[in-house]
Amino acid sequence: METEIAVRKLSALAHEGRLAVFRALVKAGPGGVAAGDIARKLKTAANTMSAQLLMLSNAGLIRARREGRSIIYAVDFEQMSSLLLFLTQDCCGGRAEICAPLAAVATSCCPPKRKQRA
Amino acid sequence: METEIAVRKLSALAHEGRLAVFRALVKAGPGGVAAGDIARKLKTAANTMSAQLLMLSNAGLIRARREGRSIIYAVDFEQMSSLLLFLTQDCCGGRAEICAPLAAVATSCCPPKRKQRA
DNA sequence: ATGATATTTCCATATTACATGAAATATGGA
DNA sequence: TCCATATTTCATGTAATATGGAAATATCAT
Repeated sequence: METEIAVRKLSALAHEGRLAVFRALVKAGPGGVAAGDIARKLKTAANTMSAQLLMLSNAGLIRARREGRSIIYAVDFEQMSSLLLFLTQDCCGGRAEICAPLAAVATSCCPPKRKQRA
Repeated sequence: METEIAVRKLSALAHEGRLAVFRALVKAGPGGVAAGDIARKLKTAANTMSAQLLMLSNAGLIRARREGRSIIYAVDFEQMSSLLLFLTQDCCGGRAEICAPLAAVATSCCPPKRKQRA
């Protein structure tokens, strides 16, 4: 991951409301949640929620799909994992074996395309 | 970790310069690096670097200690781990066993107080 | 087509963050 | 004490971002 992209992801998360949205989506898992449902759950105005979802989406942290009149948002777990990897990369002066496993575990979380574990 | 504190950490990281500083310190490990050395390495003015280190420090991501005329900064790996844990908490709708191990691995990285692994 | 639901876009304003030059503080050596 | 090194603090102009009301767009049902 490039630094600029990581900064965009971190900026998207560096906001009380958006962080709450992201965490709610992390909890929800790959199935995702409709924009309106998140807005109601977090007691946020629809337009505000839309802006927050847009920013998370532009950062690549979440993805949107239409389903009827609703738009369902779900975390892009691969992107999330690569961000965590980026933050922990080369941890402790090259002794990657100490910290790198973090990345592997992250990657194994809710894989969107490859084989599931449980 | 509380949301407000996580936002402060993420805000501190959501900046090209500060993210570079943080990653350099992650690479350096618990030993840390002097403020001036980081500034030279990243070709940043001393006062700018000072502001960046202050913000990372206020967020709790790094710690400072004086050593002669230099001030050495090092990542607070426990704080870093708890941030990663916060982001991945309750991942995938309660099926924590899928994602929670991430936290355990993160915690095992460069423990500042408990027993070292390698 | 009309109305209801779901979400987004537009816009104005208020707030906050950023970079930089210059000065201040702290430490150690002669 | 005087000077050099190391880092921080201060002040300021500029730029980025947040918020919320109102309007626009898209979908579905009647």
